[in-house]
Amino acid sequence: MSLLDVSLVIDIPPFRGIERENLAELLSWARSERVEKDRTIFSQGEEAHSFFLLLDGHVRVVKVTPDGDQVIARYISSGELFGIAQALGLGSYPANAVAAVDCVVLSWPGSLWTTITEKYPTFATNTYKTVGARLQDAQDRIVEMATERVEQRVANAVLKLANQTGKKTDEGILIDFPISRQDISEMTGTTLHTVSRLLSAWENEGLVKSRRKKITVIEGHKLAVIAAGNSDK
Amino acid sequence: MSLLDVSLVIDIPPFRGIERENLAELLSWARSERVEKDRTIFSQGEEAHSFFLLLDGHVRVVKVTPDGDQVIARYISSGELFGIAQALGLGSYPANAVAAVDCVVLSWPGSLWTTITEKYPTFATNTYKTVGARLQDAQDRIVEMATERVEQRVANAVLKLANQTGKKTDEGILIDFPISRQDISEMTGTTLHTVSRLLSAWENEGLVKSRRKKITVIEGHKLAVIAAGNSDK
DNA sequence: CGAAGCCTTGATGCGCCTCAACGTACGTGG
DNA sequence: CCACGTACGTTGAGGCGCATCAAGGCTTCG
Repeated sequence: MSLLDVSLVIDIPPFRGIERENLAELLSWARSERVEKDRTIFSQGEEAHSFFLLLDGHVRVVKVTPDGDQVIARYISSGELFGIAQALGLGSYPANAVAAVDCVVLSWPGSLWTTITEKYPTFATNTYKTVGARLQDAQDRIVEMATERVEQRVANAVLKLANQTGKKTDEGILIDFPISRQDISEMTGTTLHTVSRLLSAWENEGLVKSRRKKITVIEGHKLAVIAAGNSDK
Repeated sequence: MSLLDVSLVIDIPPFRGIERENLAELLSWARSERVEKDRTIFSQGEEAHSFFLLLDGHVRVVKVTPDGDQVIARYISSGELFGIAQALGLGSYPANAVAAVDCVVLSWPGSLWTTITEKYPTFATNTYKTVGARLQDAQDRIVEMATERVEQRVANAVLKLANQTGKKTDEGILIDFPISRQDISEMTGTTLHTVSRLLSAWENEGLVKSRRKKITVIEGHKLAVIAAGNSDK
């Protein structure tokens, strides 16, 4: 654990609006940790001992079914809270969190949750907005799964990733962490085969460019047309 | 608007733990309203002027897609809060709310949200637990849609409805509000045709009994087996 | 008593999963 | 640094689950 400087977090959404000296106090309670790629940060079902802030990197949140199927609930980008079981009144984590790349993570003991939210209502408000946004997001995904075809859902997923974490390159927008066909299939409820076929087709049409675990979006608006379902019919 | 007695709400989860006199104050701010069956309580996209508590009845929360498809997000039972856009930091309702039967609804102006949550932290805590539970629920549904077949999802939906709102009769557990094949298809992402076929098949095997807009679960455990995916293979 | 809404049941087709096989990039140890 | 093993990706063939299309029967209510 290293020394933490307030400047690290002062511009991060969940902490916006909190006084400098209070931030210092908050940070003094936190533990900072480097997590290397593919390491598990917490596991589904495990007692929720801590909650987390991602300082740097990307984290994959994955649900596992009794018979071993995996579903990716979301990707966490730097600056986001995660593993906030306490905010939801849960005693254990509802999913696995895995580092998609090398990460830097802050963590607080779960027992501090009420202390912190009571002392810093701004933090509480910010957090509940996050939870609200995620609920929204989940509902939208349900609608998507219920009404759209695989092609649209995959297009949508790729677009969202590009918008959320995209890095502009000279070719287009690159999703800046390693992501496999399988990962995308687990985000969209399909198989890696179907994703592979779609990406191949899109690459032929010049909409995307992809290499192993890398995807670059070239013609975002055309992808958006597919996502909206106006592919042809 | 009628006079409201504290005894009406004192045992309702969101208000549990609040003093009698405080409850009286809360109620004095609320408006009570009868809503007849099929009436819309609020609409998707509409500015979130109020939040609601269902005192009696059942409310259907429905999302509508741009091209007119409907997806049922959830059914609200009496004693539950709904339309709490404020808690999620939303300016407008994300779905339609429709009375599934004649209902009694309390409503508070959205502008009171912060006042109330600040003055009654118990209420805030209870509410955020509700939101947390709904997020959980939504995530589970995503996993379900991604990994299970239609038959399992429909079995699951019927079971959940029976557990949530079931009334014991001499034949079995009756879902105690009118629900059509179409409704169930909109909960599970399928078509009314498929739901009809499934219910017919189950009725032949004695698992359920159904009439127009009525469903009685007879052999719940057998339905649970189907929901778990061990129908045969 | 008629019309509208709900339900049932068959026939048909297609989207996508499944199974299978092979190609290709990566990283690890000899 | 090259060779090999492993993980990832591609592509084809086949089949099944479920949507779609179609038509008719049954309740409920005005």
